[in-house]
Amino acid sequence: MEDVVGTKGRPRDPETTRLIQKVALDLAYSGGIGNATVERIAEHSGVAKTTIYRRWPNAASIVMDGFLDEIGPLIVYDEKRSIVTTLKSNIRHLVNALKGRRGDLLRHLVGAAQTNDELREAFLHQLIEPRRTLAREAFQRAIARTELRAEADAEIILDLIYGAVYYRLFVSFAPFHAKFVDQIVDRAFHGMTTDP
Amino acid sequence: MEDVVGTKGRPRDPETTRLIQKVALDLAYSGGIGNATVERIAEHSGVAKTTIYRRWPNAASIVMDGFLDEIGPLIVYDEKRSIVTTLKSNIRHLVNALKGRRGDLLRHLVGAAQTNDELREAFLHQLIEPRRTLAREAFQRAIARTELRAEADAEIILDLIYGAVYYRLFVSFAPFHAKFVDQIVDRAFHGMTTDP
Amino acid sequence: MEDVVGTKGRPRDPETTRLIQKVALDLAYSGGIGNATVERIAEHSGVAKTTIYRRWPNAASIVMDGFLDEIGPLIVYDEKRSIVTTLKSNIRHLVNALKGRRGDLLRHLVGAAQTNDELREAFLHQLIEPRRTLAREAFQRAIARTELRAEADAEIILDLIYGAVYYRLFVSFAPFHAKFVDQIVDRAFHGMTTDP
Amino acid sequence: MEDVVGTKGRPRDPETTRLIQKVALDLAYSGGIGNATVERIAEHSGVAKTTIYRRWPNAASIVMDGFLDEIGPLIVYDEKRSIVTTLKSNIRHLVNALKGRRGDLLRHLVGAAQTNDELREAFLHQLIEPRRTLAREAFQRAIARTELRAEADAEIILDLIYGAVYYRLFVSFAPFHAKFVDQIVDRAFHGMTTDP
DNA sequence: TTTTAATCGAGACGGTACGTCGCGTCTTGTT
DNA sequence: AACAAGACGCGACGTACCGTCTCGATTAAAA
Repeated sequence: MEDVVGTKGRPRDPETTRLIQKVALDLAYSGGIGNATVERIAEHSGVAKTTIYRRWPNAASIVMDGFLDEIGPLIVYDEKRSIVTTLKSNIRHLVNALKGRRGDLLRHLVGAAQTNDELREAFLHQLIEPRRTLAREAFQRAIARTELRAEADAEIILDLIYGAVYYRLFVSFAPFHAKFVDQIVDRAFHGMTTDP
Repeated sequence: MEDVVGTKGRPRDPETTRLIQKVALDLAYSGGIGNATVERIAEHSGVAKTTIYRRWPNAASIVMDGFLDEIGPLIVYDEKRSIVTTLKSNIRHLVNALKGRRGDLLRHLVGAAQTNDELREAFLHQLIEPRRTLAREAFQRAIARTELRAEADAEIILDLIYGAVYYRLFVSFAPFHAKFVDQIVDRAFHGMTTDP
Repeated sequence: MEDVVGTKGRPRDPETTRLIQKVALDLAYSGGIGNATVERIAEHSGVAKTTIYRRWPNAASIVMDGFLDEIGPLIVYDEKRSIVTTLKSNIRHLVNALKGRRGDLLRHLVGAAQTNDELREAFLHQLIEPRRTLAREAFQRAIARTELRAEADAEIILDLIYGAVYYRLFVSFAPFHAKFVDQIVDRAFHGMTTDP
Repeated sequence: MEDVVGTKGRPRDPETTRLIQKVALDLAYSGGIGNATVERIAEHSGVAKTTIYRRWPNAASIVMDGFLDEIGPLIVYDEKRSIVTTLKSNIRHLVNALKGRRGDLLRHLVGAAQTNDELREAFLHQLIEPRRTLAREAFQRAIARTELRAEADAEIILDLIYGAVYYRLFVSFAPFHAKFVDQIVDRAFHGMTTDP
């Protein structure tokens, strides 16, 4: 969604790209996604609107890009001994990353994604699917090594687990308490692991 | 969020209230929530903008009210023999109600609710919480009659079930397949029922 | 423009009439004629809009009525020994009455009268013409007693004198200096009096 | 009050400026100054409201600018043999220019100027003062060449003459008859010229 | 004493216009 | 080409007043 252009003429300044993203993210953090308008980003960064539109189709996309860049490294995927432990660790990172202002911004972004296909694609393909794919593969390995019973349905279990997390964020607007992650993961896997 | 006013002066015309709501909903269904602007609702209904603003603070609230009025009766709560059957029936109604254009509109509304507290309250208190309360009470009765094991945690199980539904709607944008409801409910309750 | 109504039914409260006028005038003095809206007069007086519209056709008319009531007694017409002295005294009263905030309000009212026939009529028939008629009659008496030459044209002389006053007020926005009244009256009458 | 802007960025289209002015003037002539609203000017000209507000602060200012552009050339200043002849010719042009719809529009504009400082300044500095300055200078030359007596006070004489004209227009709402100009000028200058 | 008729307060209502914000596109001159 | 600057058409916002209307509650003279 960026600096891919022809070879002739003056090249786009990557510093400008970064600056736009930073300013957009700052504005969104400080006043909600509605505060990050192209108009304001231009003004606060000293960059012309045309320069912005050359890189992104709308303001929310800039914020989304900035947000994904920021949140990515925070949700470490790190495979543990068992699938349950792996998922618990993984979800815990997710839940921690979404505490406070970052969760609010994600809410705003997902909100905007409901009426904007570009945002939806970005959100889905850059945040949701990659992590789900990793988890799905871990499922297969767990079944292969008979840690999980063969009939364990990754899609259902992952829908339940991720669902519970995002449900609290977007739907019931409830905070995450300390035992939440353990409880949902345990419940979703109940009776599917071969160990006692 | 509406005709709740004092006894003095000329009373608000309830017919006008209904008309505004209907027009708003029609516009939202035909072109997304962005199509339901106060300007357009006024134009299409022959009602003055001031008359609209006297009842609702913004266009999305009108659509939300209309939507909640419409969807309410569709999600029948109807208690069956067992808690599992009750929930399956209940969730099936929900899932059916949210197929097609109604699901899209709910997505838009929940999207808007992420940046608008009034919408969020309406959505939460008029749609989410009443149903959750009914389910919570059914849980207690099921435990009382020893259909459910005493350690069954209603909050966790309901987060998982409702979460999975709304996750598909808002986050993974995946359709509901035929066995989905049975699968998620069974998985969430696994090992918690006393019958075989 | 007021309390003239049928005999049956509840009579209009003359106290209310006075209150409306007072509030309107106060608003106009404190924030210009644009501050005296029917809406605001109603709010500040605790009187209903219908009650106001039953008495006057618009806000400016209320202010005009209040203003004319107030300014009338200030512009004393008081016939002196000679026509020149009479006019000088008369104009001096006018000029004094129009100093400060009263002049500003008259400017606003005459401004509004340019686009509002009702105001124009009120202004003309209640303020301008009565005084002009008195002056015209004084002219005739002055000619009759050979104080003024027979060819003295009252219309021209009065247009010049009154014109100069209102010109400073509405057109050149210049203040009235001490000798102004004497100078314009003397100049307008030059060579028309029979003495010295 | 217009195209006075820096050199940077896309320049304002002067054609658009002229178009706006023309449409505003047409609207004002056909339905009074109240007919020339920014909304209507935008609609009738196909120009966006923002484009209009970028040039003028309100509708009346546009009409004023258009009016001054139009009336300027009509009030020819053309110095004759004597000061009296010069002024008569000058005032005759003014009176002729203000006959009919143009006089009505000026009335509306001056009316609006009573509550709007920007209009007042424009009217004063672009219409009133330049002509008054020319006349004042002609006075000085007439005194220098002993055509006028040295004690002739330009300010008083001009207040009387211009005053009489505008008084008929704004205050007494009386038409200009054929001999009016000669009469007021002769009367105002009476005894001040050195020739018989 | 009961009508009957108008007044009064409150506030709804359809309108018109306001001035502003943000959008995404465009046209300048400069780098 | 990219870039800063800013014009431009557009759509919508939420507000202010307008003058009219519909309520229920007074108030006074006529029946």
